[in-house]
Amino acid sequence: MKQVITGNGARTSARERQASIIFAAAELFAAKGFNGTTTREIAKTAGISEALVFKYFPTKRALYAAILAEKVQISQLMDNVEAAAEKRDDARVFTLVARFRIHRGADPSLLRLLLFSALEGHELSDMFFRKRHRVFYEYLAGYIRRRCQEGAFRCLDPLLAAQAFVGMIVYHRILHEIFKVALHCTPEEAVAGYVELFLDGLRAPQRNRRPARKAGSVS
Amino acid sequence: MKQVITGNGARTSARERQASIIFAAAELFAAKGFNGTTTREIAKTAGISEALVFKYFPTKRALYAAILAEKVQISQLMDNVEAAAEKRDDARVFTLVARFRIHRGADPSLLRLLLFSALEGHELSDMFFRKRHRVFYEYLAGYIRRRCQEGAFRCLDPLLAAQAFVGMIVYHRILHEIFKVALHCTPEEAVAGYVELFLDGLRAPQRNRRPARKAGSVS
DNA sequence: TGGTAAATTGAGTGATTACTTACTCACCAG
DNA sequence: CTGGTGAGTAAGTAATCACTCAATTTACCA
Repeated sequence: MKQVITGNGARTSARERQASIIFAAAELFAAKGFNGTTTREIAKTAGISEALVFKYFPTKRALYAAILAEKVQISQLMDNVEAAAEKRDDARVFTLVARFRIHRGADPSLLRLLLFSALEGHELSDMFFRKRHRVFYEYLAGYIRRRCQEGAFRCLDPLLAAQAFVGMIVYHRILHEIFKVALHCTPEEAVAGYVELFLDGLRAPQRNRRPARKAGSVS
Repeated sequence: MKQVITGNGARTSARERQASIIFAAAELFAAKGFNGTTTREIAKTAGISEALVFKYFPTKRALYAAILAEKVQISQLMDNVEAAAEKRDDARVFTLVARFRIHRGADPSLLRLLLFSALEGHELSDMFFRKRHRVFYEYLAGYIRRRCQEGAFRCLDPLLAAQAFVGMIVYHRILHEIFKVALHCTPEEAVAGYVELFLDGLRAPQRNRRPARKAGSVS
């Protein structure tokens, strides 16, 4: 006989309790790091006793590992990107990727958790990074390589180019979320600016060629 | 009570000892963060007793602050950049900046220290970041703005563009130094690739450029 | 040679850490 | 009612933390 999830508020099922501990701990670890967070705080935030934390997770480190493992889940936005990639709509591909990383990957604690775990040298950090992040620029590198072969893109190292694009976007988030730098434009403007810069470069078109576009002509 | 500047140290002069403590502590703080480093470790690394650490620095936090304050010193490479900027040698300006941030700013502990202090929310983190880092892209933004007014650069938000360039470079270092991603090309190649990408963009130059590119609205 | 001041330390301090033990209580089948 | 089970906790544990202090060593000078 399986245990049914309790509807009444009398007591909490093991699964729910585990989830509430993970939720509370993730918030604290993201804010203050592994070493900066105490198990007492976690218990207090989750509204339970410290001993109960250790009932569900044998060590503090195991709890940390459980959080990282849970956060690894990769999203499904790739479908949209796929469609744009099929149509060779370069601007749309990069806009989607950038926009996702700037707002949609909106969980602000995720970036902090990722950086903390990498800095603190947690053994799950590698896996966390590989699944959650590397996917983006390896996919991008594949797309760029294809477009290079089609002659649409300049012959540049595709991995380097992908890294550069993701770098612009991630650094934007780091400035904002870690270093608390005030944004001087909306996220949409930022994304548009990065994509334009990445595709067309900073240098103005040659003088003997008539200027093709002017800023602000978007309806 | 009165502290006189000592010219005659008994064993090791106060100044030297202070410096050696800072050196040892900086290494440890960069490796494991503020909360992850114990004062006993610091003393052991510096080859002295723990009590002596507290003779020179009233608290562990004060020691940390002293390290950050010391690392703020900005370098002098700006002269080279100035010269290139005078000649409007765009490629050289960005190459110098990038190259500096990739090899020359070679102190690997600096990036870790900066990230740790920002994540852990140390009060000196802001100053540390502003003096040591922001300088670069604010200077770059000024250069880009000038070149925009001269018609050499496309009309893009200069601060955004500078941020994008520094982002590519810094992200490169973060990948390498924090996430331990293996480099697949030499630093020189990386710098050259980034600069080319930044100035000319990814899209291949077209025979007869069509002005039809207009990013469709993305949901 | 002995006085002095600074450098240096062994041996602590109370507080806090991650983690454990022994226990209570709610619930349910028989 | 009774006894088993699992949720939950108060009150610990030993270890470690940042930090202190009385005492000792050393360099220098009168």
